[in-house]
Amino acid sequence: MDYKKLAELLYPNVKLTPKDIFEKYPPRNLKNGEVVSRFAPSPTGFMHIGNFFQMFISYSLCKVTNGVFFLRMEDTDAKREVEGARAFIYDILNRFGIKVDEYPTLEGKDVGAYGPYVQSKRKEIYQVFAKDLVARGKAFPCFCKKTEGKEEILEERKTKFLENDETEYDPCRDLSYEEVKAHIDNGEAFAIRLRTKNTGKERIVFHDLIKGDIEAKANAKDVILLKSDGIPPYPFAHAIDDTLMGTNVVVRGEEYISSTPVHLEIFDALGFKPIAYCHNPAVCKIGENGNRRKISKRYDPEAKMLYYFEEGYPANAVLEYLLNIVNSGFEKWRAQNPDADWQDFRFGINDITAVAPIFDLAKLNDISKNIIAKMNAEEVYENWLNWAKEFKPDLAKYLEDNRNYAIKICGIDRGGLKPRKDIYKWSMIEDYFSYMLARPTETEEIDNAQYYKEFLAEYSKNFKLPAEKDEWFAGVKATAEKLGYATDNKAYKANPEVYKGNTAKACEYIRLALTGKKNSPDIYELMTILGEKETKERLSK
RNA sequence: GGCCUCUUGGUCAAGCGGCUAAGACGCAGCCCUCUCACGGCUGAAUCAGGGGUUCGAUUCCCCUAGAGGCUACCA
Repeated sequence: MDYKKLAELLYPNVKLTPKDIFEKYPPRNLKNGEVVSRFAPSPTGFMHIGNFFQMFISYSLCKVTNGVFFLRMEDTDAKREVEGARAFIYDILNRFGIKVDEYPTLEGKDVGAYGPYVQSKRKEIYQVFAKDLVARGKAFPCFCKKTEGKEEILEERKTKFLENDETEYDPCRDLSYEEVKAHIDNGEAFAIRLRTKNTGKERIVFHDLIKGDIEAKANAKDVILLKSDGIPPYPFAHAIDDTLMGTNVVVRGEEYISSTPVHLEIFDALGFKPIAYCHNPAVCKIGENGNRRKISKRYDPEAKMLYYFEEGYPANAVLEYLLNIVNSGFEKWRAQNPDADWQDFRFGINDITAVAPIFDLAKLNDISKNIIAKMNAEEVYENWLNWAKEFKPDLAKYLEDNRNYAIKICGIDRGGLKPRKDIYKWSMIEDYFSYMLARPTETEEIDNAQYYKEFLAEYSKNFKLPAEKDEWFAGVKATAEKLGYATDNKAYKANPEVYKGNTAKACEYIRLALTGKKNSPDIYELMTILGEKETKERLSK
């Protein structure tokens, strides 16, 4: 069989050779240990935390080694592309402050010397390599009817693998030149398949940066290299793009481990050097049946990256939470470097967890609380306002119209050595401090309505807001004592029936009148913010 | 069915042949205190099971079980 002649028959218009292509993609000039990695999303929907997690590991690896992090749009499956998905990818990256060194712009330009960074624009490149493979007898044209849809495949799986057939040679692998020519003359489209050199008995070992050496059955299938539309499916595109673009660490989800032997055989057929792999685990949740399952957009709102912005989590909180999953050493580092930027945290590739982590919202909240607790009132206000502008315009208007007052609210119990740590997302502030934004409309249960009224009547009479907290508290005590409340707690505990209550009870009544709630920050601080007039009106209403 | 990966408290995990098996979140209790929060202290809670190897296994090997993934002209 004259493979060269076959290759010419298939691709008469492809004149370039792999050598020509490689001249356009010179090796990167890297210093020792610099990682070149990429984020290679498909524009098929809204960004999932699994993609983001993978991207983040990749990014972090590049970052800590001062390497290159680039973005490649994997749009080889036009059928699955979703409108607006490309812009969304950039939007999320921006929101998190993730900087990409090389990327395709939305307008179709390339930033970086190793483009195009969009796979659908690389058709010619793939064909050059496909033609070369055919010319060397390592690939062949296939005229089989293509399989459509997932349902058929799932159906097929029920019976297909029962026999444990070791090989899957394609019927077209041995077509003669004349037969191929007949198909071509007939105007039939063809796919290109790899002519596997294996028989299904071979074993291979490859190294994974997270999992270590993995031994597996070598590929023995004539896999598709180019679909009949001339576009490659993932494996072939991966081999060519990552080689040309100089990727030296591929970070991808662990679902790719199983297909790595295929990729390795493609690299081998192409004559490429393999690239180091880093297969990261999927982010999981505990399902209804108590089992670990991949976090999913359908059931878990937190699977969508936009969720965190809708809820108003600081981007850093999400990033730090993820970092904490990637490597728990982060937590220790954070404790030692409370004010450092998370980007200064250094970790090795070997430190990445091999276990699929279960997403823990409580932990995220905790991290977020700590981050927000470090902010001053203005920062909290700005963040809250920015969140509101995007997700709650009415509130945003209020915040802008009442800027100084809102900043005071944001400053409640803030800035001291022991700041409050109860706000973990911007969306919760409005409800949390609802009584500061408007008079409370509901009051929690009052245990003794008569005492409550009596106390407030007395306390609000001639109410003046003292300049000092101590003075204020003394005033509360004085009123309480006058009405028969215990101001000495030990005395109260010894004989509770003698008193109407204690100072705490008196404060509870004030708090209830002021906020409608039994729990709130320091009463005096609230009064100071509300002002004497408003405070008095609430007390005597 | 086959192949691959994973398995330390509820969650994230440290551990790399000898420890009372760290720490964080969460939970419970106590202290502080005008309540909540913060902070401090205390506590409950983990090596999936079974075989080996070894003087000694959470750690090394094998088996079993469970969970997850792949088995497309999807990525």
